[in-house]
Formats: sequence, structure tokens, C-alpha cells
Amino acid sequence: MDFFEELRWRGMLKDSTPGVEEAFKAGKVTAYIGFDPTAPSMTIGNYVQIMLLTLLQKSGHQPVVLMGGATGRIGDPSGKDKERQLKSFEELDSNLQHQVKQMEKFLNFTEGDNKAILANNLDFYKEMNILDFLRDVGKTLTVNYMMSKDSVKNRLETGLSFTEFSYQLLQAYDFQMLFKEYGCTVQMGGSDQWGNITSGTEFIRRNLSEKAFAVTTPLLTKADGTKFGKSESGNIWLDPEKTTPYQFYQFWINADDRDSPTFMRYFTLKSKEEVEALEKEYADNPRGLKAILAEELTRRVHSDEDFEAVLKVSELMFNKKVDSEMVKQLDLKTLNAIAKEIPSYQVPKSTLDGQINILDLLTEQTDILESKSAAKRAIKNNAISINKVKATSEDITVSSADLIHDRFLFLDNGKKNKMIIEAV
RNA sequence: GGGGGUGCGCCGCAGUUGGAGAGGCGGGAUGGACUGUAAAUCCAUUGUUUCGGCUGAGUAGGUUCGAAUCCUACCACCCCCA
Repeated sequence: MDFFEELRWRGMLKDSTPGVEEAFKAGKVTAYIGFDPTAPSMTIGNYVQIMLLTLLQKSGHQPVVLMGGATGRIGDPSGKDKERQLKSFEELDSNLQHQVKQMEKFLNFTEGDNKAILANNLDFYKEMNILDFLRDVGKTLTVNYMMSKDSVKNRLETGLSFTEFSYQLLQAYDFQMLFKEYGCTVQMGGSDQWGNITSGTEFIRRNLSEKAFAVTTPLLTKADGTKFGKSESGNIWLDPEKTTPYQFYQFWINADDRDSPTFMRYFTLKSKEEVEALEKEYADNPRGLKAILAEELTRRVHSDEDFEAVLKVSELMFNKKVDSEMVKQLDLKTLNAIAKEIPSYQVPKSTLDGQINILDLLTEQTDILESKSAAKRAIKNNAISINKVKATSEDITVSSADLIHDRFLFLDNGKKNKMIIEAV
């Protein structure tokens, strides 16, 4: 199965320019996706695009990762209804480096004749002055053409700075540069990038009289209509420092059953036959299917060891048979492993020497809950457990005697929010 | 530049002849029950507090026994005209 067919059955194909399918069939194609370093880590939203490159490389084509060292300084108006806040150069640089490191985990940059190429569009512009830009880049497209793009049209009412308006010129010129330097003929991206990508194919047609192609993926939406990639507590990052492997795993486990078919296609590297066989096998066990997905992704994005650890912790935390007595029997090694995975809070040991009120523990010593009222509410609603014992009254106190191994305290807020408090 | 409108809890709306606001509806969110750590459904909660209160209708003043409501200035956003 070739790359294009692969995208099609996975449902990852939204639009493409004519001729691209033939181009992929004809031989090795070099294709790129751009990533602006607006955050210190990639999210699972970005991961859709990484999967595109992964699948591309797997089918023998050559991926190019273009980091937006320059475009990140400008801000892409696509899909945004407001002008962006500019980020400092230092922040962008450090973000870029983190993201490159993450990329290296998913693509092969070192071996083979289709090893991935890393480029930074800052290199295209840092020697360029404003006159060069206006003559060589700006002259290619008319303002009329640029204004017809959705990303611009949608902002005409609310406002769009010249800076963001110019973004599509940069992205278009990027494509032209990559075409010249690496023979890169395809740019891929999310469907919100369609306008910017086609500006690029237009550049190549006008300035180089060559043909280049665009491929976009549909915007991934969840069954409940909320934005993909966010949990209640925020973004799901690929960086274990920002989203622990446990939280990452839980994200997939907690996904809506109805999203499983989409997620299976978007995020696993399994073949069509394997996916379809699994779906048949797990038709009556949607949780099992999600577990398979969660496992594959946790192993790939984090590591085998992380997955093993996460699985152990998850089973322990969610096993209903685990009661107060059992958690007290846990050995120190296991506890330390758990503390690494689930959100943990450090509390000075001295504060636990006396009796500390549960409300103070929840609000003042930690920021598990934002106010005393919220803490009282949670207790009233039967949400809080300490060491697997429900807190039944707001007068309950905690002391060092409750600590397991003189160090840890399990705290649940609701069914899913498991935390550990560590006395230091 | 001129004219008009809007501004309250996480969000969107109601609500005014000036009469008790922690306060209606809808959504969201959180918790609980049932399940499966899913969905749907149902229930509860949704400013804060030392449980006495305190704070609260864009901001700052003013009128008044009493202001979300009336007046003045300013700020922000929206609409119309130029």
C-alpha cells in the first residue's frame, strides 16, 4: 500500500492538489511539515503531523521537518480569531531546541537514503533585508490573492496586523526554498494550513515554473465536540516533565469509546488488517481496544519502561480491591515509582508533626483545591479520600502517624484524580 | 471626527417606573449514583470566610433613606455615519 492510500484508509486525508497521488506512486518523494516553536513541547495535537511524517518515512519517502525559527517570530493567523502575543527570541530558541529533541525520537534522521532532514527557516531569512523581502518574496503574490485566504478573510472584521498578514508569504517562501535545496515537492499540514500551503505551490509555480503539491489532514475533533488534545487539566504534552507518562496513558484510557476508530487510525502504526482485526476482536470490549491504543502510544512516545511502570501504577490506583490496608503494605520502591507518575505534592514534615486539618492540607499546604469552600464542598460531595479512606467530615485531621513509610499519603479527589503527598 | 449601544459569577443571556441581590435561565465545569476509569441518564455543587460575616454589576466619583437601575468623567468592546 502506498503512502497516499495509507492516508486515505486512515482517514487522514482532507484535501490534496491534483497529481500528488501519482507523484507518490512514481517514486521517492520529499515532503515537509512546518512546526512553529510556540510552546516548549509538542502536544498530541502536533503528534498527528508527526505521524504523517512517520508514515511517510515508513513508506520509503523522505520527510523534512521545518522548524519555524523565523515564522514563530511572526505568528500564524490561521485558525486564530485574535492577534497573537509575540514570544521572545530566547523563549522561541529554547522551545525550538526542545521540540527538535522530541522530533528525533520519532523520525530517523541518521540512516538510509530517506533519512529525515531538519531545517530551520530562520536560516532563510536572517541574511535577508526588508528590500530583498519586498522584491523577491512580496512581489510574487498580489494582496488580492492573499486576502482571499480564509485565515485572512476571517480576521478582516476583528483585525489583523501587517505582521500576521505577511505570514503566508514566509511560509510560501519556505516551501520554495525547500524545493530548491532539497527537491521537496510536497507540503503537508492540518487543514487550517491549506491556504498557506497553496500559497507555497503558487510561489514555486511562478518563481521556479515547477509543480509542487499540497496535502492536508482533517481537523481532529472528538465525539463530544470538544477540542482534541486537551484534557480538563490542559494540554497533553509529549514532554514527560509536563505530562507524565501516567497522565498520558490515562488520557487515552479515558477517551470516548466513539473516538476509538479515529484514534486507532490516526495514532497506531498497525496495518489496516491489524486494526480491522483488533476492532472485530474487541467489538464487545471497547476498553480493551483503548488499552491497546494507550499502550502503543505510551511505549512509543515515552518508553517501554515507562509503560510498564504506568501500567502497574494504574492497576494499583484503580483496582477497587486495593484498600487502606493494602496501600499501607506497599514497599518504598513502589511508592517512589508511584510518586513519580501521579501528581505529587511536597509538604514539610514539620507541618504534619501536629494535627493538621484536612482543609488546610488541601488548600494551604497544597493547591489541590483552590479555596476552603471548594474543599468543604468536595468533602460534602464525598470526593476526598485519604489513604483510600473517604473523608467524611471537614474536621478530620492528618498527622505524621498517617504517613506510609513515614513519607507518603495517598489522596484522591474524585474517582480519577489521584495524588500523592510526600512529607519532606 | 460625529452618533448610538453594551459592560454583573467560568461563558452566553434575562431582569430596571430606584426598593432586600450572593442573585433567575441556559451552557460549561466539578463531585456523586449506575456502569467500564467510556457514553447516556439521574442527583448535587458551582464568590469567599476564622461560619460572626466579608466582598460583589467595567473604573472613579456623585444624587438618594436606598443605586445593577439615575447623573458625570474615564476605560474597553460593538454598531452606524464621516
